[in-house]
Amino acid sequence: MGRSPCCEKAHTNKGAWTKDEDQRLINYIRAHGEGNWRSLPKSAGLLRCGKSCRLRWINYLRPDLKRGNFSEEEDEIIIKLHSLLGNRWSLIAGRLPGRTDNEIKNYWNTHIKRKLISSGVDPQTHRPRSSGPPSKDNSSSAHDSTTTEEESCVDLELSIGLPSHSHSSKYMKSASSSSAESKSIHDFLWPLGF
DNA sequence: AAGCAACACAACCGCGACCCA
DNA sequence: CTGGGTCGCGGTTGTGTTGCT
Repeated sequence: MGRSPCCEKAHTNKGAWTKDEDQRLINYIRAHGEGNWRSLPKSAGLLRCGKSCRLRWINYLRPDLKRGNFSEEEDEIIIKLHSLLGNRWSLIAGRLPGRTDNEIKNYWNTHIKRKLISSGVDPQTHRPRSSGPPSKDNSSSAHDSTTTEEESCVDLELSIGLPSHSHSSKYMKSASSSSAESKSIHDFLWPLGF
């Protein structure tokens, strides 16, 4: 449909940010606050697309970011939240102060996913992986009589009306921006300490 | 020491939702 | 009500780093 590009690509830098660009962005946001990303680059004297500025600020420059390795506790929280929320990284990030959705997404894809797979757990369903090819009917997956934590999470998820994460991730966008659902998730997670 | 592969993470892209004239 | 502009999100890619042979 010819959606107009978010910025004039011919006049924008791409790739890694320089220290000077970082500093300009920090200075500008300190002075004027976040928001209006579209016009920010011009106002701040940056040859960057607004989206790029927003991403850089949120994922790297924000003063409240907690850099460094994820703790074991954070690992567990991410796994639990992922089992409940699926790939809604922004919601998961909202439960981990100082962490960003991008950071969590990367961490999930590079560390946790592998960790779960190596321990025999399907990272998408959080259920034990069967040795054969993945079947569509995962009710038949190898379950013993013990109730796993993942299982109880899924039960809880169903009980609070969250959509199954086997659905397309696209639905999540509306869900993540739905304040009503966010609230219900919040209400659900809060007592659990999230 | 050099070459290669695997890993880690920053950044980009495209899409859908939201907002407002 | 509608359409354009903007924002935010998740998926994906690109590149630097580290480890291994």
